[in-house]
Amino acid sequence: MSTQGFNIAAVERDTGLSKDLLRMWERRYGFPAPERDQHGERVYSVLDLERLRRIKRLIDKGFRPGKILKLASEELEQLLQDVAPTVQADAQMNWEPYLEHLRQGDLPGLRNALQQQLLLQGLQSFVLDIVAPLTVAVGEAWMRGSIRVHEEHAYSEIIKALLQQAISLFSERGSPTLLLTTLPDEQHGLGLLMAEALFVIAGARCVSLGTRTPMLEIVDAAARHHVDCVALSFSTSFPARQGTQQIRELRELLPEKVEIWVGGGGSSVMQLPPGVYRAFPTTPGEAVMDWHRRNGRGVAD
Amino acid sequence: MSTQGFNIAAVERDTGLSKDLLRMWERRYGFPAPERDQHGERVYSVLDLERLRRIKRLIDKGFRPGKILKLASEELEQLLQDVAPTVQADAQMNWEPYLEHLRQGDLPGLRNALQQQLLLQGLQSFVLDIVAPLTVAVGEAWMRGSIRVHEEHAYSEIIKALLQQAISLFSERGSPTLLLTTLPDEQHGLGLLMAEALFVIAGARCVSLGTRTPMLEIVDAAARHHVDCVALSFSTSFPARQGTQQIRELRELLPEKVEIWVGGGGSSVMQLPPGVYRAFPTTPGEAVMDWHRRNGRGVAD
DNA sequence: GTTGGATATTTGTCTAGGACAAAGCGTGGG
DNA sequence: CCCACGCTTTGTCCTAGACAAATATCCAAC
Repeated sequence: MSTQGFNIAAVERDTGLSKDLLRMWERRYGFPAPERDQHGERVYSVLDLERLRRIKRLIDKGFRPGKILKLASEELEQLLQDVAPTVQADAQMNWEPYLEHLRQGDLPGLRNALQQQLLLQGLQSFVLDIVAPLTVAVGEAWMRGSIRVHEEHAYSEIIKALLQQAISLFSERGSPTLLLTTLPDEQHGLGLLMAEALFVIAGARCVSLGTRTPMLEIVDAAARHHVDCVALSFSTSFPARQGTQQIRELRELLPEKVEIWVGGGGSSVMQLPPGVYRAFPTTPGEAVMDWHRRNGRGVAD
Repeated sequence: MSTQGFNIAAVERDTGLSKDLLRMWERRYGFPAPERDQHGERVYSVLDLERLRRIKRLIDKGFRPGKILKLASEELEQLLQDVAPTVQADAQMNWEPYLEHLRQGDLPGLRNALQQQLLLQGLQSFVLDIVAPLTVAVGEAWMRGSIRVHEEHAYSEIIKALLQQAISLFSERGSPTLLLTTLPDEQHGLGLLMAEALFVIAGARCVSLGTRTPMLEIVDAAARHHVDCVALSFSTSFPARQGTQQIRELRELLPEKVEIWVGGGGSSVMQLPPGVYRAFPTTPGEAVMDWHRRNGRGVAD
């Protein structure tokens, strides 16, 4: 018992940083510098782990390892506080009441509050004006340390249930036909569900494969379901260059007439080849209309 | 374009076999023996990938690497055919009609058929007698090569939507209070949802965190929500010894009065320390009743 | 013939340090 | 002010060795 220790595999799991990278950072920057057990194997502390998570978050935001790996804890903390409050600033909404439900462990309360908002303002506005910014706010609260991982998990589950329920009430017809999924390295499904909600509202027909579909399977599924577009969701922590590369590969593999639509926080920094469009979360309705324009048909198929 | 190649990271992603292990197998058994690019880096073929997936499946079933890594393709195929039909045999149900919907890409049809069954026989029987065996059948069909990965994904999404919808109709009260999640290495959420359905039927109060919750977060969440039990789901591909080990760790970290309930195909081969119970999918109702008995209260809290 | 326990083999994961290409950054010239 | 070039940073791959835990095999005793 006493002080918990983690081996390198556990740290890879919990932080998303590969074993190779952890060892390399240790070699180059001297952090993390874990203890060793009797066999000379690395044993990381809880503190190492927490620090690594913060560092990961900052790197996702664009900082470079060379600069932040050497920082003292307080400087790191300061940086996190400085970087976080992008949502709080521009939005006139105050998300604190929702976050407070989470912190109290009052999940039914949170669920009710959200369900109420859904009914008050309708699905589209609910997704765009509540869920999307609130999800960002939750992420930033986590970054500042005011929300725990399990609370983020609980939040995610509640939103998923709400959205899925709403989506299931829509017709399974419409056009264009979209295949929704994420690439194998992207395991966040919330953005996908938001996209699906916005697209069914806009009259599209959605076939969702959930997260992490291998590239060749996406291609086969696109053919099997005769889809017009493949829609991919990227979270902010998705490495931009890898995304750019994989989108290019997919573009090569898919028939030319099948469009690729990308969206989510991670998609905004990517370079898109021809035949690939940025379609959500901001402009799902327009994306559908544009498609109809490009394909010379009315909204009714 | 031409022939697709995969680097070692892609193979790790798609097969779940670590880079270390892939290199070790190559060293020891001579398979996989990928080409090398101009920098001497491994380039795996589609065939390598498919073969590795089959091998993985057989190892999950209990075969040992030394035996099957040297087999010729036909022998491997034969083994897969022999091992697969466990469900088809004992069940009097014929799952082919459902699988056929999947193969045809007729997802609305599958959804309707399942929804009908749900209404015909009720949620409990639907989960136990349809969803659970059908999920196994889908997995085995995939193993035999008669179902593709993306079809399995689509199946999973449909079931999730159905179950989530059904679950949301139940009260958020009851006893005992359960925390549902999976360990960080288990990413299959279907079993979890089945468990949640069975437990809400049995009158329990469920707090679900979705998949892949870090150990320390489970502990904190258990305290925050004042849960009586932590329920963990394991798929058949979960490595048994790792599961046994991690359950033991969690048992140490949780207060003694908080029980651990485990379930899912992967849990049946695990050794359970005291304070850990096997609770689903077969006996969720009993598990709840046993708890009430152990804790000396009636069903009404 | 079967059961228990000691020994041998198999298997996965860790270690170290080296190499290199791609991305990012900065500097100088047009 | 912007672009092209070169330097630096950074991540991922490589080989090869070690070792412990899991599993299989074998032999003796009942």
